[in-house]
Amino acid sequence: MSMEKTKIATGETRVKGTLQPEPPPRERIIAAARDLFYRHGFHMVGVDAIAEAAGTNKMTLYRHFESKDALIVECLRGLCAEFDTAWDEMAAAHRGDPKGQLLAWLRHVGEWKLSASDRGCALANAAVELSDKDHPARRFIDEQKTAHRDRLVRLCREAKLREPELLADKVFLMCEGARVCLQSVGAKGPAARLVAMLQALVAEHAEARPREARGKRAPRH
Amino acid sequence: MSMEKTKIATGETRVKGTLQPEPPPRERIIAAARDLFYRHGFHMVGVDAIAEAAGTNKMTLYRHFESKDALIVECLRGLCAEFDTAWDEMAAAHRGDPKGQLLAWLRHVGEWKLSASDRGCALANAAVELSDKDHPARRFIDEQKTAHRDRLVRLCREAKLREPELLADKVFLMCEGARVCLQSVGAKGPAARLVAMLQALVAEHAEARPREARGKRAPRH
DNA sequence: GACCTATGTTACTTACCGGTAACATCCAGA
DNA sequence: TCTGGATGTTACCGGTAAGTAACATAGGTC
Repeated sequence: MSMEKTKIATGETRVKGTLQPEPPPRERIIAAARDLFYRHGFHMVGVDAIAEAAGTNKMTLYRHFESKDALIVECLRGLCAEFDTAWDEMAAAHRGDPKGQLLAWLRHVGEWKLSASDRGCALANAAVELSDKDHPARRFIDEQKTAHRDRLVRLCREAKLREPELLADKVFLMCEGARVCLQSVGAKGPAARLVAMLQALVAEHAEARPREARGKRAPRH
Repeated sequence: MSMEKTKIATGETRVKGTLQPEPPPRERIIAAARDLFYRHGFHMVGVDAIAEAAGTNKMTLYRHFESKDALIVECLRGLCAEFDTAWDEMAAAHRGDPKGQLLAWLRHVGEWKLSASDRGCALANAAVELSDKDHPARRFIDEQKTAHRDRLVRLCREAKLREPELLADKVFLMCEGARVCLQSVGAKGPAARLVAMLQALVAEHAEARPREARGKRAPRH
């Protein structure tokens, strides 16, 4: 709308004077759908709106995707692919240093998509909005979230931290919670100090604390 | 459907032989709507379905509620009223013992609505599903969640715990996260040990730990 | 019995949306 | 230049859902 975009010929667009190749319709559709779905939810976005935002029409959309649901799944798939890529890059940057890798990751997820305009975790939102447990997207969401958690557990274990599963679960819960809070209590709420909380958690689980009664603990002073 | 319910006269229903007064249509509608909305989401439930589940029809529904959106708000309002009532009862049961009150509350929220069939926090879900920030329900949701958090902070402070705001935020995030996780990684996931985590959090903040560098901390042993 | 109010019943309007059909167009490659 | 595959255009179908109108019914009150 605001950015002036002149269609020159198929496959190219002139944006502010520079000539740049335009991705094929399929990719444009996914990009547009991801943006619209994330901002407004699946139910509020019609296929017509997606097609228009992608600079194409409903017919080509249906030539590339069997149905709206199939498009939804494809959007989530692309999202997770990017997420995994980011994780892999983080791992490559801290090869041989699992704890550094973990901290880098926490810093990443602790700051990612936490501004006021964001709408939280796209996957979690999708699970809420697609209430039917048999929806094709639900299986995918469950797999991804579980894989995410497993990866976190593995990392905590490699970092030789105490009670890796418990730590990973704490981290997981806080991250999920932070993204949910965004939409109800705002970005300045509990989510603001997320990174610090996560780092403190890791620090606590780095202490070599001998086995003790769980849940109730005598003050140590 | 399964329970045989015989309509006798207005205001009464015979259920398995016992005669019991029937609540007025308005309350029945709210009850039915709350159940259906929670299980399937706002978009998936039509007003006809609500009216039928309430044992009435669409017209009476619209005689009591201006619109579907108004009904949604009323449902959330009733929900929060019950929630506050539970909190007040908890406070009354532990009068003069803020820490006991806090622990009781944590035990309550840590076990409430966390079974596999549940769909998480109705308020948070509503915020996700009603993506329009101008929706009449959104203001209400934000108020309630903020009030909830404030009450938690106050309780932590009265319990004389260290860094009450930080503790309350941690608790808040974990509770929110647990309910969200339900829908993606299941009830046997990170949410399973929520109560223990919350209790451990309180125990940590009960330790009289002098001011120290935050985030990075030397092992203590 | 007359009356009033709350409720039930039916049918309807309006609108949106997912999905499809038929045809026009355009571009690449031979 | 011809041709074929991908894309654009238009119109349409069928279903669903929010909300309304008009009328029928029943119960309580005087």
